[in-house]
Amino acid sequence: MSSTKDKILDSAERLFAKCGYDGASLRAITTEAGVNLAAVNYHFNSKEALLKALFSRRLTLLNRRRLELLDAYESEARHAPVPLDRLVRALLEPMLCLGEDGSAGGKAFGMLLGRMYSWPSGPLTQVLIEEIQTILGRFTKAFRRTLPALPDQELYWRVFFTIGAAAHVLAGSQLLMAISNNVSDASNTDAALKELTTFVLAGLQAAPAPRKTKRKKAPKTRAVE
Amino acid sequence: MSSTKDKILDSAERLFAKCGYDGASLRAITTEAGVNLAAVNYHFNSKEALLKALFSRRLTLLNRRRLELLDAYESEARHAPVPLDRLVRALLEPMLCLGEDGSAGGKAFGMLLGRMYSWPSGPLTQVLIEEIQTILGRFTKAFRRTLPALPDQELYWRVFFTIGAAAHVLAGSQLLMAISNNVSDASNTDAALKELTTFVLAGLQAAPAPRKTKRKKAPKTRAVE
DNA sequence: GACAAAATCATACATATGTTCTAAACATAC
DNA sequence: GTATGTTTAGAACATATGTATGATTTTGTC
Repeated sequence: MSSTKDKILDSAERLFAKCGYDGASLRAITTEAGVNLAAVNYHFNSKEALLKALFSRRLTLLNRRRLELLDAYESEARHAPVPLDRLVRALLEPMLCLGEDGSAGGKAFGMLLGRMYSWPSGPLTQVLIEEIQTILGRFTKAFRRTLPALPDQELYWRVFFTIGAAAHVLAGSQLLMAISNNVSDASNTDAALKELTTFVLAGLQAAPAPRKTKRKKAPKTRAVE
Repeated sequence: MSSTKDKILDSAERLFAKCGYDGASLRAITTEAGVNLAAVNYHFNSKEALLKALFSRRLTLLNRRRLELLDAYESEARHAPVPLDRLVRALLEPMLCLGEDGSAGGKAFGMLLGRMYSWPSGPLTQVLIEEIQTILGRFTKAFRRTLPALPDQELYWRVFFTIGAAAHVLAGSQLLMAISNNVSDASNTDAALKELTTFVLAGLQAAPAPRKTKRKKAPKTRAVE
């Protein structure tokens, strides 16, 4: 039997993921959780604090797991650079496997996380950035050792794209189903991880983009309206 | 002098992008637009219809531009497969360049589009999917010709990742700045397009993921509480 | 069992929301 | 100028929202 606090967190997770922060009312959350409305302001202090608490609960564990994997791979590699596929796995697997077995994360939280990454100015921005900072130093250092030819600037962009693609998978939009005529399914974690890994591994290893060349203009087509 | 209708559309675009659909009230929108509150329900019929109208206005042009580019590249290639970098450009450039010069899209709309891709159940899902369908047939056909060795399944995934990474750039989260200690800037369209193209070109060209192999388990680390 | 602290409950409050209604202002044609 | 259709204005409506309050129940401890 879970406590009121946890019941609220779980329901909030589900409803925030489904309806967004503003779209999920405290009444909807407490009703689904089967608790009293006032409980949310008693245990947390406000709706916003509830959201932050919810994220802290999961993000801390998520990033701890990432660092554990990185630790394991680094000691596996002795003092040599960690193979790129290991780095990518350490970064992405804990993310994509949110909601699996013992991974300490609800499936709903995965979707929520994916959505919140693209919430430019929400109350979460600070929380997300701070959490990212806790792992970023370690990871960029490792990436730099593995990809010494890649300038820092490009590395940043590529990690950014990697996280973006992963977030897109997590958000689980129906876009993939639309693209594939309903044959692929973004909720298939194993397939997603395999395909995503293949994709970003190649992307990360690409030769650095040409430097000085000015971007070729796209052909001018008839101006529209 | 722009019409009331356009003033509403412009303000709505800005505020939806900034605060989200639920977060932007009609009063905030009409106040910023300098028009009467009731105008929104007069010209559109509801808040939701306003959102849809807003998207149609831009998405139609966006996809038309994509198809124009694809046309140009196809005739450039005669009947040979279109080079991959051309395909990627036709897909991404109109997206990333929203809000530039004559591209018929507000900067705010770019951000809004990026956010809406990860909105699983919003009233827009239908609109987005339908718009995507209008270009997808042409593009997948072209991709298949250029990448004949890539199974359809994988192609779908990779296009999905590509759009996800692009959407992440558009949403313009402050994540990149955090990753790069404020040296990279996602709002630099030229840099973004160049880097993103390099990244996804490599990703799309990667050898197909191994088929039968079962995913190696990640090393078991100490279970966390 | 008595007591105090913690938790739960029903309810009230102030405000914000999308939408509707009616009258006024405006344009356009005869 | 008058009549007609369209657009804008202001106010009102019903409801939904986050939060606060005070009473009531539960829990743990002596």
